[in-house]
Amino acid sequence: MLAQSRQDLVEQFERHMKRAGLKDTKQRRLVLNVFLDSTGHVSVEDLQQLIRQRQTGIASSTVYRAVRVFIEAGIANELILGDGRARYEPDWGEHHDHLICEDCGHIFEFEDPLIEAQQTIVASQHGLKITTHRHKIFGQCLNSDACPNAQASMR
Amino acid sequence: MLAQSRQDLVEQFERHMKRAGLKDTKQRRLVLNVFLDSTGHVSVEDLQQLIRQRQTGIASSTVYRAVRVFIEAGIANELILGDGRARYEPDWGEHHDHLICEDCGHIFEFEDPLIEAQQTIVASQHGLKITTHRHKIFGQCLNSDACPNAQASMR
DNA sequence: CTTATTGCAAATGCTTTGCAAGCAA
DNA sequence: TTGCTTGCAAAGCATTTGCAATAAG
Repeated sequence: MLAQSRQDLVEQFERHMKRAGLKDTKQRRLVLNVFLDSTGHVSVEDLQQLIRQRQTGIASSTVYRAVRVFIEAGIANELILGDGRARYEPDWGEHHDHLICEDCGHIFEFEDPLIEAQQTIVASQHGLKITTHRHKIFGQCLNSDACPNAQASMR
Repeated sequence: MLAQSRQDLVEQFERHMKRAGLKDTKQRRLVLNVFLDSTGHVSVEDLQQLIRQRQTGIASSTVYRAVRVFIEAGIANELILGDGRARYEPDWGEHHDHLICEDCGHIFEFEDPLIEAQQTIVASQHGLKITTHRHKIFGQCLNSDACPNAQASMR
């Protein structure tokens, strides 16, 4: 899939809204904007925080519902990192997996063609056709300067 | 790490108990037995079910606590598959990742040396030293005979 | 006898849902 | 006007925790 521009994702969202008979509301647009402006890996709480910074407020149930719509529209991916809360990232089309420092919690993104290709082979050996995958590598930053080696470890 | 026998894991568990000053109770042993006899990928609810089949009952809080001890003892791994409940598998030493059919929920295990090696390379490119990883591939069984193509889809 | 453990119920924390009032089309 | 949305509070779920009774060492 080609890389998507912000414009593309907005249009994809609008198309989905029309197709599904959903309505274009102030709240959904606001959540969409802060989401697309975000760095990715945001939780619902993060989104609410970002919305508050814009001098407004939206009920968390509304944010949860908005995020579900984004996923159904195919413009967002849900990440289950194992710390009990889901994170979301805009789906820019380029696939990437995650490399997570257990000490500082920093999330690096990566995409490795060799791994991607090998996955397809492994799946076909088991008679499966891949729809998606989640690949998380946990480790520790070797450079302890950049990494405040003190924080609570994740999973 | 070498592959472990059941005996090895039991001994590792006993060593951990002694080291940590924990007590050897009927309940913990029972959970350990059904866990090691299981096929892996069991939830706490599954474990309780298996225990009920042996004409006994254990409070779920006890099962949760037992499983934590197994993890601390290094004889169990926790799997977060994204369906809202954690699964556990005995750590037999051989690492394996998971290939999940979204239609029937069947979990295949795999281990691919090429992928494993490549992960190490990717991590070092980002300045991380790997401690562990989780790799899940989602797809659909091509063989729809073996796969009751009707069940609720996971993530 | 001392300390960990169990079972139960209550508490958590994230996420979902029911519902009445409010808006988009 | 019609019916999707919102916000709030209540409900749901898996998991954790406080506590008194109990069992292991």
